[in-house]
Amino acid sequence: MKTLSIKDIAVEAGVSITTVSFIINGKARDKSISEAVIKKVEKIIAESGYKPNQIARSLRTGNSNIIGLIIEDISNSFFSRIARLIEDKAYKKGYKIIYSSTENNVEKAKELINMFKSRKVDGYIISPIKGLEEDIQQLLTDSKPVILFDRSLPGLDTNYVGADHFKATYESVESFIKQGRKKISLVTTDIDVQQITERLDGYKKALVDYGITYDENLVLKVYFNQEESETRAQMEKLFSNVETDAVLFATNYLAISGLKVLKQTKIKIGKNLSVIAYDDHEVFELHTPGISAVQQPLEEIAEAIIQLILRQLSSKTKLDNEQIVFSAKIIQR
Amino acid sequence: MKTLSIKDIAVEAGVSITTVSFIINGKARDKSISEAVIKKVEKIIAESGYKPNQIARSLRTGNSNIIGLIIEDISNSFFSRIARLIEDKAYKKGYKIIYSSTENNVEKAKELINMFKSRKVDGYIISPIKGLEEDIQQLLTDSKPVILFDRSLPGLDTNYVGADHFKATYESVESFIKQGRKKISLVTTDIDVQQITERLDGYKKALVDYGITYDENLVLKVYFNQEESETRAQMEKLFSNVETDAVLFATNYLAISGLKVLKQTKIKIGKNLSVIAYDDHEVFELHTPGISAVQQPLEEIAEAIIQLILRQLSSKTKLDNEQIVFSAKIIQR
DNA sequence: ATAAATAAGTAAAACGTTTTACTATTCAAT
DNA sequence: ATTGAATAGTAAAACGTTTTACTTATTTAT
Repeated sequence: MKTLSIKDIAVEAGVSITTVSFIINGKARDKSISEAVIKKVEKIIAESGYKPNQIARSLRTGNSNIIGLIIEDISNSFFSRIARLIEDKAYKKGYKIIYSSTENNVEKAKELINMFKSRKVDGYIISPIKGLEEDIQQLLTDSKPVILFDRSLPGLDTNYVGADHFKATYESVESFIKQGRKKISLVTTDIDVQQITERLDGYKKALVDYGITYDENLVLKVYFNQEESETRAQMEKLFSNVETDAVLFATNYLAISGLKVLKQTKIKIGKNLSVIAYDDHEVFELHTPGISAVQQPLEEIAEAIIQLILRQLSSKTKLDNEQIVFSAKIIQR
Repeated sequence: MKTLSIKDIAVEAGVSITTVSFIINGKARDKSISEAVIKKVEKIIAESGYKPNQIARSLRTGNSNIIGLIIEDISNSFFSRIARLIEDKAYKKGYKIIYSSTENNVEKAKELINMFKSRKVDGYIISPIKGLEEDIQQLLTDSKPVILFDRSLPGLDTNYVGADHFKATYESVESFIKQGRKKISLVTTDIDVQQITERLDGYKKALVDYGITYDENLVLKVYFNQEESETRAQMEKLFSNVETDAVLFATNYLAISGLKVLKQTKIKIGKNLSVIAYDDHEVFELHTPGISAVQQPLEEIAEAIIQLILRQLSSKTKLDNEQIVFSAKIIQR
């Protein structure tokens, strides 16, 4: 069965293609098409199950009703939850999402942007990585709506939605100190994005403010692409060698690895070692003992992203960029 | 800056559009274009950064190099992991994925299929729900490649990749019985797909085979869209009222809710109550005590899906449908 | 009775490709 | 010298829409 085209409908109704198009797009009344014709054509469309070819539509109009979502890794629950929320909200406005994971690989990310470009997506929601500055700038120059989230890139004037990571780690360290902890460790990644450096800065600043000297040996920077076994080995060393009495994990997957390591040792979380994880996860809630975590307001972040992008999509003029930063909350467990 | 078209390249190179198109598509040698022209054009393309408009390409060729992935919920870790694996493998073959979540809503799922159709995706990977039979049949009639996974729909002759759920629940119950458990409960959902009914059947059959009478009161069917608080209340009742001594959860999100409930009670997992969850999750590994789980071979499932769909995509003739069923493994913890 | 305005609708160009069928030139073989 | 094939390339149609500029018939205002 050949799929129907607008022409088939036009022939069937005995009117021109133009007329059918006007009707489909709700411009019939504007263009003074009679009620009788409108009814007739609508009936034929409904009965035939005709659906406009979006590809042809895109080619002609230059837009696609698709938003491209570029994230680090869809299998990370932080991203998959955000993705779900964004998808949901976008869907209600008639937009679809195409997503892809960068795996923190600059080349892959660039390809993704290109591929989204050549598919004429209407807007971009990106959790960026270093090295993408030029490509993103190009999108901006072409005046495509772009929203960065979770991370921003210095030197790029864009819309941004994220959380106050500096404050979150600062307060985490503060809470350790108030519990009497002295040897506070940070497990973070080497990826070079503002969000991650902010976390380190907050950590350092809190130490300094409370008169504890920063000790490099207490900071573990894990490479993003390294094997989990190696990560675990490094953590094991950190937890045992030094008499660390608190550890702050800068991402949830690091915290999960860390908890696996700790499970093998005799170290008692809460007693010998206080732990705070970043980005809440069911694991932390169900763990015995419960693991405190920095919780970003996912729902609000997703809402802000979608608001911003929809606003841009529907405005003909270039709007001012906005930076929206939410406070994260420490869930004490 | 207007985006470049093939015409711009043609003009710049002083050749026809046709020639440029042949070169882009690697048909130049076939079509006897001289090396000199090929080199020249390729150079111009590289320098200008021209990228073909995929929309126009799709319109002309009728395919998109996009595979549509329809799942229940991207924020469920089972699906997000599968999605990630599929995305990865598809990407390597030059295919992109568009995904969307159905939330087990038939209407939404139908709309998604339509939207994928009108975007001319080349193939469909679907974790289906009851009520989609006709729409999927239509895709098959239009001879589009379709792979169902995780669940199949009775009466539909398609490719399918999944796990042997009957066996998995059978063995789970068996393992409970061998531990001396008698009052074995099943917490499952009401969604009416084969994969879920199979799980129930395996549970029943094992009971019967071991001479335990099936007791309806021990089976809790949770509605997919109900509030988590209600689910928890129902579970609480189940765990306390009856002297249940084992519980098998038919999905990971149900198990997670269940563990949250159990955490509030004095019931000791492993002592008063044996637990097995379905679809492994970090929570189960890290839980104290560890929670046994039925683990589907995600990597193999994803690989099989992608193999099947790529094979269909590259074959001109209609291939025989295949049903690939993997054994799931019970991870004892 | 006529000009102007409105109603009802359409023809055709355009979006950016791919592909078919064609032309023109050169070369090799008889 | 002529034919047939190979070489090198191109013109134009087609994919399915949207949209601009137009036509024709009817109504309204004078």
